[in-house]
Amino acid sequence: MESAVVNTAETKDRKARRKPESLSKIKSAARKLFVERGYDSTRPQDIAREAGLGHGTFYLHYPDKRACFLAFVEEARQEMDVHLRDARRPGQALEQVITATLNAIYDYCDSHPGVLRAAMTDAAVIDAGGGPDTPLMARWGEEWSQIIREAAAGGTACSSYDAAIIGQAIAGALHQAAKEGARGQQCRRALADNLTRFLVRALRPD
Amino acid sequence: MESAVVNTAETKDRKARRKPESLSKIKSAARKLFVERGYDSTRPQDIAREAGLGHGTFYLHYPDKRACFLAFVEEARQEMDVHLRDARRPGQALEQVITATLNAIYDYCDSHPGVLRAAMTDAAVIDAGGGPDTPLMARWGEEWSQIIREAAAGGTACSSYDAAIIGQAIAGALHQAAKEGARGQQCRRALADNLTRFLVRALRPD
Amino acid sequence: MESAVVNTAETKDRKARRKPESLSKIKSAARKLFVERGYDSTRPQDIAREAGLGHGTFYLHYPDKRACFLAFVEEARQEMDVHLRDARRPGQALEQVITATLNAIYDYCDSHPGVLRAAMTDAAVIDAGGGPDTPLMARWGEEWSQIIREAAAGGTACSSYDAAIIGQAIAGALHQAAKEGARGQQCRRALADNLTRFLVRALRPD
Amino acid sequence: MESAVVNTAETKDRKARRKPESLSKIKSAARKLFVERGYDSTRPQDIAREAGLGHGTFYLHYPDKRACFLAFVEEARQEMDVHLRDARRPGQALEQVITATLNAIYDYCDSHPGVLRAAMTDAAVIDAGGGPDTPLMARWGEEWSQIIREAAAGGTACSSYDAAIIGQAIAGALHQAAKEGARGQQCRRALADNLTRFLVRALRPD
DNA sequence: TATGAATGAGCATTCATTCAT
DNA sequence: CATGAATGAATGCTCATTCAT
Repeated sequence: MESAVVNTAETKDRKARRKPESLSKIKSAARKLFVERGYDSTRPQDIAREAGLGHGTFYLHYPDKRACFLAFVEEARQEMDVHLRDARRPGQALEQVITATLNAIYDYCDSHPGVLRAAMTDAAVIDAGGGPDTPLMARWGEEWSQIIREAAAGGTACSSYDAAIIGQAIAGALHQAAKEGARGQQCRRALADNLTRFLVRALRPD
Repeated sequence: MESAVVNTAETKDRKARRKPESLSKIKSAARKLFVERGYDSTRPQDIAREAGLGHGTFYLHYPDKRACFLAFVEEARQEMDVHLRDARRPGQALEQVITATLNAIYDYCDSHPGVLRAAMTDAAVIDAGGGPDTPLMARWGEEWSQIIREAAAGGTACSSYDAAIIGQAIAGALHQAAKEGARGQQCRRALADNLTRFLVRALRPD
Repeated sequence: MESAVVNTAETKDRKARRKPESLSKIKSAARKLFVERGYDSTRPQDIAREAGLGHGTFYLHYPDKRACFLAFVEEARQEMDVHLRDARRPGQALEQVITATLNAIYDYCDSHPGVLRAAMTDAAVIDAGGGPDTPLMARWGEEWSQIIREAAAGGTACSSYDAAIIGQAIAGALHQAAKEGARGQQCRRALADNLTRFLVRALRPD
Repeated sequence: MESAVVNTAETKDRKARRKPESLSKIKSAARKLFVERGYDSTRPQDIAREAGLGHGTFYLHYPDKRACFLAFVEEARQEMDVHLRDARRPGQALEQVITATLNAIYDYCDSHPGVLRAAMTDAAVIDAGGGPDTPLMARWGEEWSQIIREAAAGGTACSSYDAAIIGQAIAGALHQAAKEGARGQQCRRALADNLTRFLVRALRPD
């Protein structure tokens, strides 16, 4: 009797969850392969196979390869967002915001190796005619713009900059330094330390 | 008999001239198409046709498409190099170096629209498994590193930075700011002005 | 408890009724879609969805897509048959039979737009290797053969024709004239009038 | 010496003909397969293989499968046209025109079995969204319209018909009679004889 | 009886590269 | 040195059908 109830419950659960189950398999398989091989070298078929599913199942969840990649990027962006929000405390001075942010970024990179690299694949690689959304870099540039605007308003950052420009510049600086720092096996501490000082000086109020 | 002689003479002449001739046709056709359509959408066949030559001729000059693109990138890099060298004067203070460099870059972009964008195509797009050479961005990062090292040695830049890191950061900052600046139709003057001040402050000796 | 009883009652009721219910839903959904989109562009899934049922339900009623289409065709044929029977009166002279038949056909086309067109889809489209039943056109050809035979026997039609051949010819003539008449926006009256005179003359006894 | 000359000649010839050579291989392979298997069951790959060529070669000659089929249809139409023109003599009376035409059609069907059947594949099978040209049947209907108009003008056919309608009807009649005649193994003579009489009577001037 | 997630064979098409001339 | 016809591996995607629930 009880088992019947349990069974029913299980059944309902399964019914409700079955789709999401295969979706999440596809999702993580896609993430794994996009990270390991990149967008171009990952076929929908590979993703499905990696997930232990048939080819067609992929198209049950995404209309095409591009949509799957975009979903992966969005997921990474949101994870990163949460990570950053957790790292920042309201009322922090600019220097602390910068330190906290850089540390959060490098933490994320350490714990999710390759994910950001993959997620930042140039839009040109993905699009086949369609218009893309704002790339990850540009979004982060805008977030920095916002930080600068607020700091400038609060008097903790130089207010004579065009925040839109400098925000993008900062995003670019962090990205490229990390990218080539990774190449040169520069240790993460040096990276965080140098960039923090660099930005703090550059943004310090007059 | 006579025809044989003529033929030989012609042949020699042609041999001496034709290869370079057709090479340069291929080169500029490739440049044009890579800039207009990007790497992926440009087929060797298109390049040859644009050059007014047969498809096979392409492979007389380049072992494959990738090599052709890399040659295009290298050419752009060298042009840019010359441009930068012309802009800088020995003995300039760091601020002047920065101003001169930024102006040179934006000049180049104005006079060669699209070339840098195309040349900086992500390595992931080009490689199909093989390892690439140092990307353009990394090289420019290194050049900035060198500038910083020299300025630090001369006492016109803060010497407590790791030049390797900061050099890359600067290259990244310029690139991303220009890329998104272009999106936002930001005028080039504001770009150059903001970035110059940003870098000057960040690098100013203690 | 009560609910159980109700449930059971409902279930029985449903059991008895549901199959026909869902079958007729499938039937009319199929008809709608075959008419609107044609055979190739209609998926069993679309039919089930249009019927407000699950995909699998389709296969509860038809072994495959082909069978479903064939059933649609058969239904149309029978409707048409009834329509024709209603139009004809025993003892009519050939001319009257022809007039009545043509009018009945055009009536049906007007009141069921697209149905005949869809139902007459070439056998080649439907079969994937298997052998089809007699196509609609051939059946109608045979019916005309019969009409001719009877008229010839009754002395109201020329008896020197091979009825099998001429029957098919008539069916073909009506079909093609209607098809292209539709293209040219020819009005139905002209069509009926011309074809009636044409057939009457052709079949008139010597 | 001589061989050299011959060689050169051959070489030129080959160069000039190589493309057309593979084109004609593709053409006849396509014709063979379209006739044997129909449009849907014939893959570009099969055509190329049948022609003894690589898959890609197909796309050197036709932009897609549809274009290849349309070319096949057009070729058949032109062959038939020539056949009909050869059969008709200027100044023939309507009855003779009809007899000659029917004989020409059945001749063609005998000597090119299956070709017309394949070529008349319904437009719905071929199109995938694009607009087709006038189908074969409609064209032949128009030709019959013309014949009728001329005969009516010359007083050898009833002039009270709408030639556009009756032309299509005749084309349909011939098609369907032949199609089902073929099924029933009706001998061609009976077909031609019955249809000729049928048409002659129907068209005879008042 | 009803469901709908899962399947995977099958298809049209592309394009970097080769090689006979 | 130059050609361009030929190649075929590779890809993204569809859809009729099955089957566990």
